[in-house]
Amino acid sequence: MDAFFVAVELRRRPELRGLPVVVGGTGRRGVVAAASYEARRYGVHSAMPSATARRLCPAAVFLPGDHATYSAVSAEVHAHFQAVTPLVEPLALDEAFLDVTGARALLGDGVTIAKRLRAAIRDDLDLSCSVGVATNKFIAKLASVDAKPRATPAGIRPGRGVFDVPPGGELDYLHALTVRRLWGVGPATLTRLERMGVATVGDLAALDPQAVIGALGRAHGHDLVDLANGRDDRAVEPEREVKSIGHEETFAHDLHDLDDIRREITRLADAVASRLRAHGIGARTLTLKVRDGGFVTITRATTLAGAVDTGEAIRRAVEPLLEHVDLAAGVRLLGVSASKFGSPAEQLQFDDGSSTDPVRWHHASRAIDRVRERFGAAAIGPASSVAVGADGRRRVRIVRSGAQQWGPDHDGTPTDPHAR
DNA sequence: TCACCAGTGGAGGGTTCG
DNA sequence: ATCACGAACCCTCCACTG
Repeated sequence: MDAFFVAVELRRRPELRGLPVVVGGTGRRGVVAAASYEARRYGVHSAMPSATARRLCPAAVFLPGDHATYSAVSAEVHAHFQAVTPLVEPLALDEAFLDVTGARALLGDGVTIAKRLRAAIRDDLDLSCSVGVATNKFIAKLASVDAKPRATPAGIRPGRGVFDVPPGGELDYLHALTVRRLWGVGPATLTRLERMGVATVGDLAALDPQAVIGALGRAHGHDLVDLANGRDDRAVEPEREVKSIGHEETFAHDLHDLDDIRREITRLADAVASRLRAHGIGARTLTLKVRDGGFVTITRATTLAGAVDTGEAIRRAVEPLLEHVDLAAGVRLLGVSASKFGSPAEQLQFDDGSSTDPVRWHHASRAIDRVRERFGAAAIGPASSVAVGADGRRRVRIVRSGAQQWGPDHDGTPTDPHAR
């Protein structure tokens, strides 16, 4: 999709069409999630700090972002994909790979399918998308970028909509591209490749594979050499299993008080546990992530004998890890994530002898899930996550998936305040 | 008893992507 | 001057095992 989040906003705010519009975090510590092409003319792009975007384009309209709506629209977009083929691999809310190998007999060649899909999404959803057509996933992805509109200070050039790399034309297309465009070449890898005299994909393809592997490591080096030569035999995988589930949050102001830090960990653990239960799984490995006031990030992990799926069990596993962390510089960000999944039932067989009974927590968690199902995520939360507000009233903050996606609010007001 | 080796899994950091 | 969030994957180091 082209500038997906912005495009969704423009459907309900048509008066903003043609203006520079930025969707993302609006606070001091926020980042840009999407920018309209008008805003991109000023150099604004996604992942850029919102403060920088404001400086580059003061006239831009900044919108906070609405993950729930984007999800809903994304489902409508994906329904159009499904109408073409069941072989759809979602890559993001607004992106997917479609394997149309089998669909071509019925619907026409790749380019024909692409044009029809674009027209259907435009007519039905009032959204614009770009399609890359190629013989493998990686080249199709590159081509889809080249199909998009492009914004320069001089103006906005419309995209081609569909960019086709025909069979046999892969290397002609690839080798002329900057190496930075390869899947897996970020800032760090680019620096290393530049030191080897590599500027284009063609330069990389001409190198001795062993030299690349020596410089970048076995797996990464091998992958890049393959890509540079147009080789990519990865299948389109409609169902990919989740390997980790986590939540992290940057605070509007750094935390210094240990009670505050513990309270936030409790909230995050509760949110992670909720999602584990929704998946019907438990996790053995729990990881605590801390970014301090100096932007230094560390992780500390622990692996349990059995898989757990309650907020209390996760909190108990993660909180002691804090002792290995120097909190003197203040805490800018906290994260809790779960991995090494297994059946959560195992935890019922273990009682560590402490006063908190795992069986009871299990039942309590089920009850929490049911309450949230009926009354929403904010309806219930751990008492230990209750903070007393400046007005003396107690406030419960619940972490909702996507609620804080692009940074804290400007004044640090809870995203989902729930005063009682 | 020691040195060495190979395999495994955990921990922690780093990189990349959207 | 400022840098989110969620996830995947890789590398290296290390402890343990035999």
